[in-house]
Amino acid sequence: MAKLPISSYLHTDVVYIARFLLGKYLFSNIDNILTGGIITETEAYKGTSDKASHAYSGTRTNRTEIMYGQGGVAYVYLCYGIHYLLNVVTADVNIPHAVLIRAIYPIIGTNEMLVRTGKTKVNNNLSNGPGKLTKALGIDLSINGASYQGSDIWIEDNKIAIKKMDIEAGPRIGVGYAGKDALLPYRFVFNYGDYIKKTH
DNA sequence: TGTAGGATCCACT
DNA sequence: GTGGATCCTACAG
Repeated sequence: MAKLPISSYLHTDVVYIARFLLGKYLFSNIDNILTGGIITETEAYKGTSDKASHAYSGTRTNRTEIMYGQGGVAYVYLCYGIHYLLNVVTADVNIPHAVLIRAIYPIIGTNEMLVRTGKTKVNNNLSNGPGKLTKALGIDLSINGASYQGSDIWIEDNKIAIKKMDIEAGPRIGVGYAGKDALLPYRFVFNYGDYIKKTH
């Protein structure tokens, strides 16, 4: 496998990238420990025009500044004062689109993931939420701004050929405050369990 | 400087 | 299925 090239992140259609990232391998190498898994859930946040986005209406703050840079870097922020959430910044400079990685299926370094999360079993429950997956992968604010071409965090391509029918689209989670934008079908789920059943 | 509210998770019923 | 934990961020004054 090979790291996704920077060009993969510069597409201007953030919804396209959100679907594209499903089934790819997300890796982190934190404290010299390799952990990773298959991306199974993403959400698209469409820059300045999307009420659910932190960059809605072009607001620039210290927190969101990274979203306005070039795509291919990580945007990590603290939610509810408790959970770190991991995003992929996409598109070119001044277009603050981002994809929230909501879930992965754990594959590599699962023992370390159990230690980090305090869980005892490796299953889909280990990293099936945006706060849980950052904890399992050891991601915190020190990763904010890191390049996906670097050695801390990256995404690799693979041989998984996902068909349209393997992807479920629906409204995003926890964005009820966003008015009609809360209804946009910008959440994408790749049902990895069903995929395995069908191909084996 | 104060305060309202949030891109969540877990324990408990 | 429901509610509390918990604290940072953004914005108003």
